[in-house]
Amino acid sequence: MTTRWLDDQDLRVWVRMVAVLELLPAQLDSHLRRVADLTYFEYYVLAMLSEAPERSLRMSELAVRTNATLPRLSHVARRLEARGLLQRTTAHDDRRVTMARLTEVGWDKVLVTAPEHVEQVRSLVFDALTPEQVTQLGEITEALLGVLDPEGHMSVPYSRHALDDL
Amino acid sequence: MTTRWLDDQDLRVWVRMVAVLELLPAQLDSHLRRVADLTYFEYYVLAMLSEAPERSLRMSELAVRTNATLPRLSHVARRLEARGLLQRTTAHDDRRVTMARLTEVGWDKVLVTAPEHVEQVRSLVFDALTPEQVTQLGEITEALLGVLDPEGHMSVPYSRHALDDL
DNA sequence: GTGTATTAATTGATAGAACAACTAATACGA
DNA sequence: TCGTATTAGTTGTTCTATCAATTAATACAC
Repeated sequence: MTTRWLDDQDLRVWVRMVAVLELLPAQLDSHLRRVADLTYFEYYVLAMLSEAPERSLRMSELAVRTNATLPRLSHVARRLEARGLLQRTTAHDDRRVTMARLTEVGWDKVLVTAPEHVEQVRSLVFDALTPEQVTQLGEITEALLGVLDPEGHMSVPYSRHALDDL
Repeated sequence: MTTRWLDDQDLRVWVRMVAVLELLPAQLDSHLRRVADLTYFEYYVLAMLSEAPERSLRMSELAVRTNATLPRLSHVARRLEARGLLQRTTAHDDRRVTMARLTEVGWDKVLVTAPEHVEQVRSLVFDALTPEQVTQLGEITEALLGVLDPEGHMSVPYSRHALDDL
């Protein structure tokens, strides 16, 4: 098997990309833990619900949109429910289905947390880039998602409201 | 506190960026687990050592380069040592210091795994981008690291050898 | 209709990550 | 040179993630 190595330029780009993949989520996660006592994933779950009609989604759909397995989501939902941030109810028409709905407390949590999170995103990402670079980043991420997520599962709530976009 | 929201374009870019941050590491991790029985982080540790002089680094330096805390690295090093992939020895001049060194088996592991990993990186990332986009991605990641890692800790082995670049 | 297959979600067990507490060795100040 | 502070790592505990097994409800074939 002959290996196609990365050429020198690709290599330098990749080293930096790896660093970004490591550092950016870590810093967002750490910020959310500090200001909201939420993991990045927990915040993401709440944010997805907050964008959905009735602030409610069935577990399996929520799992798809957060790229989580159902077991993982189920555990997280149990903890969030214990904290009063969301509520689970069985669907009437199909009693296998569980609907997860944001409570008022959960909604307030998103309302308070989202601005701080957005500010963090802005200062870590958008403030560091020129408008051209933002455009380029949009095209690059689009191209990458063509490979990583051809079905587009993670881009469903594409930009409904401006509130809790991540 | 007045919130500066993201405008519509930034928002769409960010949604996709979030998806990439979630999916790309997950797919690289899952690939490495399958082909090498290594987590992404474990592979990264071995790769960093493989680039270092004597294939050896002190634990604290290795921690900086992998963006890990010392406790985390210590646990991982214990497991890798148990698998015979690296060896830890106390330094003579300062006996507080532990040197982690890649064993022959560990080196072979990197030699076998790196090409498969690089192929995965190529197919998930570089094959999806035009040469211009790769250049742009290089500039963008550089700008981001100016904020995320101003000290440049994670870019130390900048492109010494072409082997085990990630 | 009854039995089987499929779907939706939860539960339980094991492995990994994060944080705090601890140990051991060196540096340093009076 | 004695005591304290600092540095380098490890260990232990708790929380989260992952995978397998299980439960429960619906769909479907005969």
